[in-house]
Amino acid sequence: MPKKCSCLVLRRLAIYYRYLSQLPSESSHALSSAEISKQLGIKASQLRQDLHWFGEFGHQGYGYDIEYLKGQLCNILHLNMIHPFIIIGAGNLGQALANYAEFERDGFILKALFDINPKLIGLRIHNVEIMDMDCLESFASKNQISIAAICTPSNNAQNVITRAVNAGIKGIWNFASPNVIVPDDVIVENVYLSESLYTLAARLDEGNKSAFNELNAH
Amino acid sequence: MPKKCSCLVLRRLAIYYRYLSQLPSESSHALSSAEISKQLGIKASQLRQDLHWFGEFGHQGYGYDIEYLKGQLCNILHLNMIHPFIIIGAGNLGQALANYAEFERDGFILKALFDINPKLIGLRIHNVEIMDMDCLESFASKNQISIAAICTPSNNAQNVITRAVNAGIKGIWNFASPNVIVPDDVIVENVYLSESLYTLAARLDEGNKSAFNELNAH
DNA sequence: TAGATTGTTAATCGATTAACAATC
DNA sequence: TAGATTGTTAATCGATTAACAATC
Repeated sequence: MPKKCSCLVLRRLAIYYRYLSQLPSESSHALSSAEISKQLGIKASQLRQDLHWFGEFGHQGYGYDIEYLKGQLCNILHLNMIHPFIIIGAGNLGQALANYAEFERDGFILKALFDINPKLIGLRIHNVEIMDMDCLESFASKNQISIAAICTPSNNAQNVITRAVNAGIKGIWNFASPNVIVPDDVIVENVYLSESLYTLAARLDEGNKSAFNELNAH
Repeated sequence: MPKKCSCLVLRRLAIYYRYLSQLPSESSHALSSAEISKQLGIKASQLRQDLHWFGEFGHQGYGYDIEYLKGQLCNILHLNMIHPFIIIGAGNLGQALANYAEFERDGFILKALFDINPKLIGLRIHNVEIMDMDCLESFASKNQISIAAICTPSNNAQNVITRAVNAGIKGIWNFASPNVIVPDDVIVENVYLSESLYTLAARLDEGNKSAFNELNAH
């Protein structure tokens, strides 16, 4: 067994956390691994194995106290603190992400967007300013930014990521391009948005009548 | 070896496809598995193994013809056809997705958004109309919609997905909630957007000075 | 031909699942 | 106590990597 758990485990812990957070408050105080895992479509032993990486959070014969487990997962996922973040690239995707306010609830506070396009600089999205890329380094270090979401075209990604890292950013939420190069102490989390949609299309039944039009006919 | 390749393989095929699509046209005609995989940060044997699920696309001693491989991946991923799709739930996330025009290039054409909020119905996002949820079934079957992106609150997800499936939709791009129940011939592709961000935060170094503020202090 | 690189099998590695003793 | 359910080990399963014969 390696020292560090895999990203797969962390992602499931995040799924457990979200599930527990969304339970109606009038529900019971405790749940068994069998009950939780059934709701999430996984195996109970996997849930217990995942938690086992970080300690013991349940009681034999009883299950898991919901509030306690939620608090522990919150700690494990570092959601008990503010994460100021910025978005680099204020095109469609960057603006879309800025408008998706959901993250604020969990302490991810958007401080600024950055772009090189003079037509965008100065505009406000979701009440956050789009700033000139030239200001990236000074802004990031002054405001102790920990995370940058990368929403530039893929051929710019490595360049802006290097700049962000030099300005002290330790977490890259990367929507732009796979396989960027960063120092060992910087974490890159890739989001494969179009690839996810491609995968869905690929898995659709070939006989599916709704997708028979040739692209050329468009 | 199972009959069907895993979703992990399909996702990597999508990554290869995007990589090849983005190559400048003045680059060479052929690439070896070693060259491609180095750019993408994977092992060459994995690239060859992934392709091996679907056939033989290279030539010994020569490598892969870029245009040919791109075309074959396009077929495998079903990107050689139009996929009309809708977005269910026109809140922040649904609107954000509608504004993210990138998919159109690959044949994913947004035909409508749906919501129950009377204030949203009739508005146009990215020049596509937000329609009343009551029209979902008739619109979806009349327009041969194959894919629905689910952007409702998670407690509505199962309900709208059941309705979408009854209207003939075969692919669910699910941003709302894990573990929804669908018939065997319907494909669900989950996108874990907040979970991805949680995972990034969890992996950030504990000593990271940029994230030391208590959430309570906010 | 000699060098390069594939297709493909076999070996390794890691993740998931099953099982059950411990114990509430 | 008896029943329930955890924590944890061991077994299984699947995915990744290495190796190399085939061959361009």
